[in-house]
Amino acid sequence: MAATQRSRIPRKSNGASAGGVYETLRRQIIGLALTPGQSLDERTLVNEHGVSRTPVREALIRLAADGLVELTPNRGASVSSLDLETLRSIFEAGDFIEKAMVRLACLRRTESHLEDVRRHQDQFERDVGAGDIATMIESNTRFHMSIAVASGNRYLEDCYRRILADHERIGQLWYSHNLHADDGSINATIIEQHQDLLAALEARDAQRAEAVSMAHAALCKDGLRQILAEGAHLLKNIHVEHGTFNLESKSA
Amino acid sequence: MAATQRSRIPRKSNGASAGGVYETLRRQIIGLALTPGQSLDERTLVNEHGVSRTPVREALIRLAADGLVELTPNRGASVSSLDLETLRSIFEAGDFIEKAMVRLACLRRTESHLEDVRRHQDQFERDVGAGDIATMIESNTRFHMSIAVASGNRYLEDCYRRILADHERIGQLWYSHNLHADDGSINATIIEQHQDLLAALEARDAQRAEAVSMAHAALCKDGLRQILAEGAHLLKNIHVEHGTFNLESKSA
DNA sequence: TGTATACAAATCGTATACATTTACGATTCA
DNA sequence: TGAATCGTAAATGTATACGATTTGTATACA
Repeated sequence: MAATQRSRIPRKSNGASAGGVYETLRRQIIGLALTPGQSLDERTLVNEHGVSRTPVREALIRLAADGLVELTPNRGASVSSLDLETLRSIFEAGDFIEKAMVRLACLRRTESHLEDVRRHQDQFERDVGAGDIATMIESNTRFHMSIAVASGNRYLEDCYRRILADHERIGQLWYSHNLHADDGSINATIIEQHQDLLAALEARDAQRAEAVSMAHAALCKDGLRQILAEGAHLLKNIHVEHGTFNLESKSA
Repeated sequence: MAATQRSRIPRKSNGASAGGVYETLRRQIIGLALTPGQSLDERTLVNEHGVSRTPVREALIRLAADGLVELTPNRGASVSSLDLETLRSIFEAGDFIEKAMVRLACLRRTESHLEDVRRHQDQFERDVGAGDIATMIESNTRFHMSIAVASGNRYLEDCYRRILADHERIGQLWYSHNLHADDGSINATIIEQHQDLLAALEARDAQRAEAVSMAHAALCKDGLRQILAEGAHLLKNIHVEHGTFNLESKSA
């Protein structure tokens, strides 16, 4: 039924189509519902989202700018692959940018900023308690973004947003495998580190904030290293040439 | 003549329209041919570039992602304004990213990278000799981008590209005013700093590379401060609320 | 005379039709 | 039988038509 409604035009409010497709695709890519490397042809997306090609193309262009999609001229789009080179770049750049960011946040944070950070941390702790992975990852991102905002540098904020997008993909991957195996101590550590970071921000202690951030990043790197050590069976959606993956880390 | 060729369809090779509009607009924005804040309505762009709205919109979306254009829903596009907040953010973030970049470049640069950097430096010196401002600024950007490539981190490379875009706008502004007043000593200093940076890369001396980069950035900040001190008569295309513009700098 | 409302023009967002390029398979010739 | 070439189909890039939103102006009313 409802097979050939070709003539019917489903009117939607202006701007909802493009934004909707963008948000949906972004969430699917970040949540690994769309696997890295997977091709995204416009025809399929048009059918799935029930909109025309124009907003689909707009969404793809924006996602390409975010680094989440790769566009090849005359040959369509595909979800950007998480190759080792990219992972190394992301973690490496992330370290530098995060250090800069928390230092600035210590200098510039207002009480209002701190309230936001606290609120997001509370939400994160609740979501960890609830146990839904996707929600946890989202609220973790929001916590870190609230610190980025406190840094008072829109440019670093944009850079960091992109880093977090890839961190979400990695986190999703890690949790989806280790949920059963882990006793929750990792989550406890993460919450503790977040609290430390918040305390450093409150005290305007830049040095401590940096140190906590780097420990936090190290934990994330360890998670990734663990995934890589497990081998290919859960990396089917990440293109890895096993070999030289060298993430320096301060923990473990 | 050739006034009403409405029926003629000027076939262009695929993908040339969108890319062409993007490149042209990008160059015009960076070169300050389009002044910050200026509105960009699609109708005008369509007429000027002789293409349809689709590639124009695509170009605008990409430029918005680059931070060169601001899109307001249902209210069109405009060249992003160079307000003080943005300038501060750019210089601040630029310092952090440039430090990270040159340090990595010292670690990873190959002979091939060094050749590229040398070649761009030679070109830059020739262009300074020739005296065409737009060309000078372009080759200066290429010099710095070749170092970004040598850092071996595509992510930092992307961040840095965006910073350089705004540096080009500032440089354009500075040169267009100070060409007559300056005796060329600034250019000599810039060339010298470039050579120092290259030498540091060759020696893999990260500390020195960092120091030179910061001196280089300080020079740029001084240039901007000089513009700001001059007052509004040459800042007609930059939206500045005179007041708190605090760029810390090591030189001068 | 000032303000509010309604209408009109302009502009943006979306859908669709057309042009061009690429990919794949069938046919042909060696 | 294999390889090369051409034709057809599918997918991308571009142009245009249509619908929705915003803005400016004119008019009515207090």
